Amino acid sequence: MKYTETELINYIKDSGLKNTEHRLAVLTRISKVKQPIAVHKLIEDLKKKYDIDQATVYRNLTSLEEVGIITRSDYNHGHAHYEMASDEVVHKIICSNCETIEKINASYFDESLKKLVKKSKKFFGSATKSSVDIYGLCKSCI
Amino acid sequence: MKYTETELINYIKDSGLKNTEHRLAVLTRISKVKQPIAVHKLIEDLKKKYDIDQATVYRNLTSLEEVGIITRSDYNHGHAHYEMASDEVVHKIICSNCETIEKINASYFDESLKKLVKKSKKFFGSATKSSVDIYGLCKSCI
DNA sequence: TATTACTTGCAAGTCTTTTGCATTTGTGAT
DNA sequence: ATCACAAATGCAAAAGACTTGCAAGTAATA
Repeated sequence: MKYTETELINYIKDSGLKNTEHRLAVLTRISKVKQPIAVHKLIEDLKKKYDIDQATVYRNLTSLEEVGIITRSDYNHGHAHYEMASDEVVHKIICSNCETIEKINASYFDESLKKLVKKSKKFFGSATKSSVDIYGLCKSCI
Repeated sequence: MKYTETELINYIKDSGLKNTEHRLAVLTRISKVKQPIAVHKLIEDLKKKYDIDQATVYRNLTSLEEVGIITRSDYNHGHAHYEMASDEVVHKIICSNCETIEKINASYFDESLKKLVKKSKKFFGSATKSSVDIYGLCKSCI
């Protein structure tokens, strides 16, 4: 998935948030990585290019998540990761050691997951995010 | 699932770890809750009954997880939860706000998930943990 | 261009988890 | 039983992740 700058700006504006340089920078960075990016990496990257404070990054992550543009995930590593939000169910395999995260193709999986999401909506008013995560040690970390 | 004290002690001894009062206390507490317990809650509970340091709790959580007796999960709340390890795939619905975690019955789901786990073993030497998590706002938090 | 609410930087603070070191305690061998 | 040694613990300090208060700056709308 590729996003144009205009698209990203529209996401921000349509959400009711203000389109600031830093907010756009945060979103742009997230939109460019294929896998969820760790917050410390995001801050590190952004600081190379912008004079941006970590508090600003955190506040923007929170606001962008609140309006549903990005999604937060934890992978049992003690810090958050972010990626562009998506309606699709996300299937991932995660190395418990080096934190490599791979999205995998498992479309045959979707039907039963849809049932599960449907079922869960009885508990919730709505389900906002569904994930299927499989943890292990990748070949380099064995 | 209920565990006898002897069972828990054997889990510890068979793993090669020493069976200490505090280690057993940590494991016992975890074995008694149906849902994953947050670390801060665990520490709070244990301190009521034992003269135990938080460092000891954290170290025991790490060692018990390393040998595969318990499992850690993060639920995007900034702190870890632990539960007894299990070979079964765990299906959970999690309230993004109040952190209520419910395990749900979704046995019809297992076949396709088994395929997915199998598939993921091509990436890993082995898959250690599989989870299906659905996030939303529970009725009390809407 | 003026207003107003939203954003930001800075510095300090909070919360979660880890670590170094001296002491204590299980466990297997004597 | 007791000895010896590695493993476990308490304590205090530190590291890492994230949040907050406040004063100053800036985007959006009229």
